[in-house]
Amino acid sequence: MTLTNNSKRRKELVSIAARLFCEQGYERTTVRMLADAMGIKSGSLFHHFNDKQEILCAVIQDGMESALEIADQALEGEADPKRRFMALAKAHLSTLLNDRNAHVVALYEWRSLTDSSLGVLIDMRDRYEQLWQQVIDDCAAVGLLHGDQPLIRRFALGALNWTVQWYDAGGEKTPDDLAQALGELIGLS
Amino acid sequence: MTLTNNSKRRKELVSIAARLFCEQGYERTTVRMLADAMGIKSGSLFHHFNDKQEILCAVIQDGMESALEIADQALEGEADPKRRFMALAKAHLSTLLNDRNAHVVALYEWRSLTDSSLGVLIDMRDRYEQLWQQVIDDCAAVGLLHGDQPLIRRFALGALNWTVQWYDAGGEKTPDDLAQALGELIGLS
DNA sequence: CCAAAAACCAAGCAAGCGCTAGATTTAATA
DNA sequence: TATTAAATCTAGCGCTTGCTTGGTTTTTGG
Repeated sequence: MTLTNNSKRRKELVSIAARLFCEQGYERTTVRMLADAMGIKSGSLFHHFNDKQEILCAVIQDGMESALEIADQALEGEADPKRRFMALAKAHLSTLLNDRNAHVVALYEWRSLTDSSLGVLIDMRDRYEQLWQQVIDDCAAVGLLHGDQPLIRRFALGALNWTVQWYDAGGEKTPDDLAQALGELIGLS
Repeated sequence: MTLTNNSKRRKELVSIAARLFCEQGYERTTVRMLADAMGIKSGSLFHHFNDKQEILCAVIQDGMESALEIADQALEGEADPKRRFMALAKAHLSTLLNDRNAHVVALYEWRSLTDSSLGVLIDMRDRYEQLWQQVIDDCAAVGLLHGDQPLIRRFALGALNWTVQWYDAGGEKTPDDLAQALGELIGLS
């Protein structure tokens, strides 16, 4: 048993756990359900993770890492404030809806984390929000947005995160369409 | 033991349950914790409710009922589309943040409901969303809002519901301030 | 003031929970 | 092929869970 193992097998297991946690919630998902879905016995799970809560932490961490990566990537080489906002919004919806399981878990199950796990994740969340804040501040600086800027960030992220509640991946709208619509709604089209 | 009892005592118990469910989540809250907080023994709980899940259902139902009441009340006698939108937004934030426990539970714990409980609650949610849709459609009809109208409803409700994640009741901003800010953000100030 | 109903308690059951320990199999390395 | 390490299984422990049962206290209404 190793600590914070990053093997490929572990990544697979985390992805399966994300699906179950997303579908039924962390607390309702038992280690036996997880093990079944992974094709192993429940005891074997604890070779890869020290305890159940560490699986939850891994799910959320994986989701946040990819969100940060994609956001950084989207902003790279983009200078115009309006285009930066749209790029960030598109990136956000893209991860949120493609890597949906992990993000639903991150949004809904963080209360089940212990304080020690929370520390790392809060840092990542803060970095991510700061990315957004910077982009919104830049828009405000050139007169594209008006009003309390942290509040705008919260409204925007709220609107975007809520999409996991209703978005139908089989529908006609793409994540980019949604980002476009949000831009238009707040006068940034 | 009665079915769907509506006694005053039951209302108290539901309100206490709302607090615990909000603080720690439904699944992590045991019937013993509930009973302790209510000042009774765990067995006595099942005199008022048939099972634990019925408590959750009651919490959410109470929250939705008061939300619907307050929304109806806010729209009464208001004709101007823009003013109707603002009234609805203010009403929404007012219930959401005053009756916070129940609404956090409604937003975060509905997955723990059984199908039979879900039916009633989904009806109420649909009625509530239709209220919003009508107001937004009216705004669009007079040219105050542009774009996909159901999408606007979802963005708006997402932004508003997300406030439970960060709003500080002891802060300087009132729910009405927030509604005002949202109105300005989408060009409805 | 007394009977009926409502609210509650004491005790505990059966099932399921997270997790552990030790043995065994599979895979990697030299 | 021999040695080691990683991954899995078997079996189950100790505890908590939601809930039940049968009896007691409290409240209510005529």
